[in-house]
Amino acid sequence: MPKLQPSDTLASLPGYTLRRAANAMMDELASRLSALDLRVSDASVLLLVDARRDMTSSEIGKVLDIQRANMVPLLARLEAAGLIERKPIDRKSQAILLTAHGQARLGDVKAITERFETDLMARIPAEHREHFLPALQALLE
Amino acid sequence: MPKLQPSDTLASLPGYTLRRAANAMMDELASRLSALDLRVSDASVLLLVDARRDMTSSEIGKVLDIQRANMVPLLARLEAAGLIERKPIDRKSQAILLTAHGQARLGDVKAITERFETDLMARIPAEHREHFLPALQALLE
DNA sequence: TGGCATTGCTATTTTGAATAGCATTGATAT
DNA sequence: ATATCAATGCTATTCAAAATAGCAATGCCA
Repeated sequence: MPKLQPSDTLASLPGYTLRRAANAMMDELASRLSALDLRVSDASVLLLVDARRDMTSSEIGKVLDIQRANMVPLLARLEAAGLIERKPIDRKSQAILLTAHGQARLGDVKAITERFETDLMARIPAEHREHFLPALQALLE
Repeated sequence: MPKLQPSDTLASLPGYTLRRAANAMMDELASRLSALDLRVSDASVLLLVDARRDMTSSEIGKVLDIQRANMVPLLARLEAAGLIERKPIDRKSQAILLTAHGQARLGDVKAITERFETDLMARIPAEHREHFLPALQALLE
């Protein structure tokens, strides 16, 4: 269903529009990932664990801005689904690794996220498109 | 404190970066508005009620994407703080109006949000700046 | 070796948002 | 005008994501 347009006053505020756009996009991504029974944070972990091998739970949390305590149920879910496994690094830390099943599932995740990113960018008029990511990155510095 | 940079893989995803940037900016705005003891949603309502007079609770909710049920505590807070009042339109609906106190507080809100929006845009390199809002708006259509 | 920080975790709380239901009232169509 | 349907403003409850506090064990460093 088409979303109601906010009043012009608010629509002209970059901060407000930024939030709304992010919410809309995340809802869309969540909906697409639900086909894999994964949440956005689940998919983020899979992508990250694949890209940076041997990360610990704490490290993943720092990168994704998820607190240690909240990583526990998240990783427990992924482990219960057979997507990740833990390998002791020393007696304190453990690396999070993708299982074979997790790697297969990661393929699906990549397909969905790549398609999602492509669709997202396609919605932006061509003349603004290349400026979008650099602008966002600048906000995160 | 400086945020940890996400892995390059994730930082190059517009969708992911969009979410992070929005979260970071909303945290910043929330922090600034806390000086007025207001939340972001509170401030949004005040700005909207001022811009479009005589809106009902339902209408405000539709514009701001807040469900009717969740408008109740929000408006109750603003009413308890003496910022808004309700004026019956008919026996079913009521308009939400700013009180004198609410109008005064709105001045502070506007000062903070304008400053915030200015600061936000200033963080974006000049060559990307003018493309930012149109890109976001395109995502909301 | 002593002190300090980190890890992974439990347990609990807080918060925002979602869902369901309800009585009343307004709008619509015949 | 009247029966039907939709909207309004609510209550009450649930749900999920995040935040907070605390803890035992371990690694790190002076």
